[in-house]
Amino acid sequence: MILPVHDRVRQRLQVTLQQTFGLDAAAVPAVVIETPPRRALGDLAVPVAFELARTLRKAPRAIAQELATALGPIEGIDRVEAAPNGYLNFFLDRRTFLLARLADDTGADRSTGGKVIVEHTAINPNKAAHIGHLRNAALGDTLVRLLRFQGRQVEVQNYIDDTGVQVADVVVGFTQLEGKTLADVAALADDPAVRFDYLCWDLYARVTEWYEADKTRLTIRANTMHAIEEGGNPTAEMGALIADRIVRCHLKTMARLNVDYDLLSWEGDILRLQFWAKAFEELKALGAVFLQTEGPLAGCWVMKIEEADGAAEGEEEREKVIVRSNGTVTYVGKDIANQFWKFGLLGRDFHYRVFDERDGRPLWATTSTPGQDRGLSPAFGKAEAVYNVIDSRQAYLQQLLKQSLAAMGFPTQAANSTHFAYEMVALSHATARELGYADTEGDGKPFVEVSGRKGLGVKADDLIDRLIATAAEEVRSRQPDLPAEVIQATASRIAVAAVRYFLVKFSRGKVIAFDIKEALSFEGETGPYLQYAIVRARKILAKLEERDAVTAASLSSRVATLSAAPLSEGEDADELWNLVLEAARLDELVESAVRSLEISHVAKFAFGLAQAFNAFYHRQAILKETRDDVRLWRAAAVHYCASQLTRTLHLMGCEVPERM
RNA sequence: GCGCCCGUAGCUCAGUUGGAUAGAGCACCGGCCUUCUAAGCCGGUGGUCGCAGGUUCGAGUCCUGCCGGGCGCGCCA
Repeated sequence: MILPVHDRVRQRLQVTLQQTFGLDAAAVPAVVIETPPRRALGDLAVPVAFELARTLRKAPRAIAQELATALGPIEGIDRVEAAPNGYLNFFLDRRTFLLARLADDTGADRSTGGKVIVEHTAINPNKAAHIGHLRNAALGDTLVRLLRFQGRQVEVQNYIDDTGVQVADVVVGFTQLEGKTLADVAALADDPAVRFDYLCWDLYARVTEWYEADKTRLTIRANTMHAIEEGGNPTAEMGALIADRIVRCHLKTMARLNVDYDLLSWEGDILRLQFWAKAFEELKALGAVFLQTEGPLAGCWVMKIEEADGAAEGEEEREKVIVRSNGTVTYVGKDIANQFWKFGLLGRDFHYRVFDERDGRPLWATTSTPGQDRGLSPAFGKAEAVYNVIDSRQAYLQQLLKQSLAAMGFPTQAANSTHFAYEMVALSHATARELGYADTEGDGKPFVEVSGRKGLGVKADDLIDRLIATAAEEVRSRQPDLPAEVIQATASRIAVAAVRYFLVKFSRGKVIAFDIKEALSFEGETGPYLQYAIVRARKILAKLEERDAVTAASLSSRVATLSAAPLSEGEDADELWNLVLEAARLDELVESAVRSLEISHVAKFAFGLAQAFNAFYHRQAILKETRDDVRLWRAAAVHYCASQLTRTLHLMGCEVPERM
């Protein structure tokens, strides 16, 4: 919670500490405000007495007691208690607090700071998206929403590696294995009866086997890749066609999950516009990369890699090849150039074109051909901070990006260059078995790694389809009177919440051993559980409006004229109050999630709040409550709680159905 | 070999920049639908927080060393 009352408590404590204990302003420790483990202990907890115990040579408990009596009244604080163990606990003025929160419900404009770029998704455009890609997109998209919630201006980029080996492999598949021409592939890609990304998924796996059967075939891959990089030939055209159509498939899949982008940046454009050449000049001039003249890397342009923590002497410094001895640039070079561009440090820009439209808004993409944007494209790049959402296997290379920024004399940008790292999604043995992959348990590994190359994995659309089908059955059994299209729309929202919540509820450092049975569950700690709590809350408020003409908007003025006893006296009041205070913690949790890049904090907060609401729901009736003050204070709390929970679900890209 | 990550209940995981009695979901057992939707609620079983030291008023959390597991470390991307 980041509220004015916190500042007042901090300020008063600073002053009181100086006056009561004769401390210098410098000797007063920063006042930390925590949330007590149980509401009965207090609403805010300050452990400052522990820190002072040593300097003051007094027991924490004595210090806390002295402070409690010396503090005097604070606006918004009802009373202060010194806990026996030394905590100083504050109890808020409940009535004032809730009324203020209800008034603040509109969501004020609070834009701060410069532009932030978040790059996420970045799936190789040669096959269907799988469950591992969804973790990336769910984390990235939620980060975007959290930053925007905090008032930051965010630009969302999706990097498309259209010139890499992966697209080349599918081109090889179509030409060598299938004997298809460019026109054949175009016909397939644009045939609405064909799931082109699924077709490529299988073809890609077959090509991998085909190479393995005869390693000399790898020459074909290399030649294909070179042809694609060079451009202006049928092979490159086929590669471009495949990448374009697969990206469109990916965008559709992501749109199902409410994931959206501002700009697609194509690797091919980085090459064609010679971004690397520009970055290379500067890196050379500064000596950050140099031509190695001896050893196995002779003839390569390399960058020295800093060993963490100052390498001990005698230890060899590692060198990373940036430009090969044949003059071609490695992908590291392209990434460096792109990172420089994101910060506006490259001195060059892309051209832009409209790639697609959704809801009438253009989705922009980079291009190397000028004059396509009709002067309408916004200013991309030039960010103050950059988040690259990529799994932790890429940590090494992301470290290189930071390092090259620092080496170029941009320490601020290096510091603002963040690798949002997370662990991969694997498959549980049970799920691998269900997918028809036999004897995965033989190797003794705790899970089965997803492999696009082998075609081993759960495709994103298959998962979403199954979730929707399962959800539709559930909805139909509970709400048989709903029209079919409403059931479908409801099931779709439930499915999205189920999958998105599932992907963000784990902390990012944890490998998810994806289990289909677990992911298909709608009970317990799941997205649908959260939605259900809100649906129930809204139903109460709707009936209250229908029966008593009490609207959500009028609640706060109604309640302001009533006794606040239902909010402050008795066990029911404590539970009600706990709900309000818990709901008010959203800002604090968003702050924590962004600071630590732990999206799971927001997920856990939502779940805890929904749990608190459900318990309250069962214990304290509203519609049949006859006392006006009790009924309306409860309704006000429910309204606030539901709106905070709804907001939290939106931050995770989930919507709430009318009924479920 | 070096680097990063993980190890908490039968299983899957939380544990808020060190703080109050280590929590939740699933599974299992027992209750609760004439009462705002049972996708729910209430109660119960279940823990040497991998091991050993250290720092601290206080350690699941920080430090060191082990043990076990995962992932990186290419003139592939």
